[in-house]
Amino acid sequence: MNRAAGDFEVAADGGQPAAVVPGRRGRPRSAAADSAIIEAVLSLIEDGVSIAELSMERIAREAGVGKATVYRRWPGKNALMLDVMRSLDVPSPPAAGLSVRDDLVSLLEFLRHRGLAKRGSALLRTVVSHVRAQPELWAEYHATVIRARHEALLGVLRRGVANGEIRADHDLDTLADLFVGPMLARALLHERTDLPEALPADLVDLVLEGVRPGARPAAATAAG
Amino acid sequence: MNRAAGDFEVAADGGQPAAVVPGRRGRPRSAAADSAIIEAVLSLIEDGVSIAELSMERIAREAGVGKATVYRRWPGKNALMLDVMRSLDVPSPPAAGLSVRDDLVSLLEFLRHRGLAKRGSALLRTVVSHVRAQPELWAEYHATVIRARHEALLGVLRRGVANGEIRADHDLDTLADLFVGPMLARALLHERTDLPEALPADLVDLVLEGVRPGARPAAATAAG
DNA sequence: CCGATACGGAACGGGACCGTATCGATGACT
DNA sequence: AGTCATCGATACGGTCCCGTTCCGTATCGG
Repeated sequence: MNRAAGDFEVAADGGQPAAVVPGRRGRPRSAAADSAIIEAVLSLIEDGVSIAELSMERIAREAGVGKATVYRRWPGKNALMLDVMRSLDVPSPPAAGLSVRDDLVSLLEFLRHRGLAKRGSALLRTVVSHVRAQPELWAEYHATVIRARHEALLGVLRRGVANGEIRADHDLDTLADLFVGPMLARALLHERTDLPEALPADLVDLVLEGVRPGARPAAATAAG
Repeated sequence: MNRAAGDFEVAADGGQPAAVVPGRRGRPRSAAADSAIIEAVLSLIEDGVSIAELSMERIAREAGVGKATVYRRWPGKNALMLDVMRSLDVPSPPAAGLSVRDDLVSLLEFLRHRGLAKRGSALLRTVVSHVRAQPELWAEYHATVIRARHEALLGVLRRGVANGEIRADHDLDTLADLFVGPMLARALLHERTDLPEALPADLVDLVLEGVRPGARPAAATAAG
């Protein structure tokens, strides 16, 4: 019964498994152990360890924790990985600023650091490779990380359409991919996986050029 | 000595390890076993098995081959995986056609089928997740698969710049990512990973709108 | 035919990991 | 003070895999 109660607390708490239940007897679970375990998984993934190579023993070792302490919280690796995904709160969506153009730039700049930098990139790579084998893991990552960013981007694009800065004759999801995709391609497909500082602004200006209803750039005025 | 000679043939032959050497005594190696092993690896990867989960025993089992037959050809899993990457010949870059626009569409259409469809997508996901852990594997995949496609795309873009269909004020590598990236984003980031049939044409038209020097689309003629 | 090398299959000792159990110590409740 | 679930650590039997070695058979060159 204790096991079952504990496991349900995992789901109910939404990521931090060791909630202190008021009526609970005995020594309470260590919150430090929780975060050490989650952090150990993230750290190992960041170092390029694939999920298949992530053993419970190795996770416990990395976390400086007994194996039983891990199994007391999660019934197995799958459940642990799901909670790791749930722990990936997007820190803060960049606030709505001045122009749609500037908001897009700051959104992509946010993606450049937090989304496709070291840890974010390793996570994305690792999770993306397990789409077929562990669909639930992918679903959780998508719901926690990808969806929020996509929605934020869509919001800015909708504002652009309403403002008249963006033409309304394109599917907004496709348009969103037009901004995110090149960042992704650069982070995953090229040999150097770091993203240049100027990339977000360049990308936004380049794409907006094609979708805004306004004037042509100076370089093209002579052409006919 | 036989072992060493055999291993060098692997490298010299460029992917098919069991070359029949004229002066060789005894029963020659089975070419069928070679392809069965390579095919087994690709098939397993296609089913979502990560490289870490790919054991030599499982590969031999899937190929219907004794384990010794695998070890006779490759010294270990790493070497085998490298040859698997080398076996991934890009079947045929789409021929240069009429307009730059049409060539871009057929190039992306090619990518849609062969590059990001079932097998290609699984391979990309799997290899991309091992960038940190096995850089040589990534380098080989990049050299065999990605580079050829990127060069083909760059060639078309250069032709577009020469023709005047594409303005010359943008980095061509960035421009290439502008075409490939959205395909990649759609294949990797969305929940449905299949690519719509109309995506290549839509994408090319959308991007070209922003980078061609010519007239504006009809919707924008009235604007300032 | 004969020597040599290949084949699929089975077995080997060694190692890593699984999930569980047990240990003495720890610490927050009653 | 007493109770009791937790802690890190260690050990267990079981499973899978590694890389090698042997088997009996098949298939080449000489």
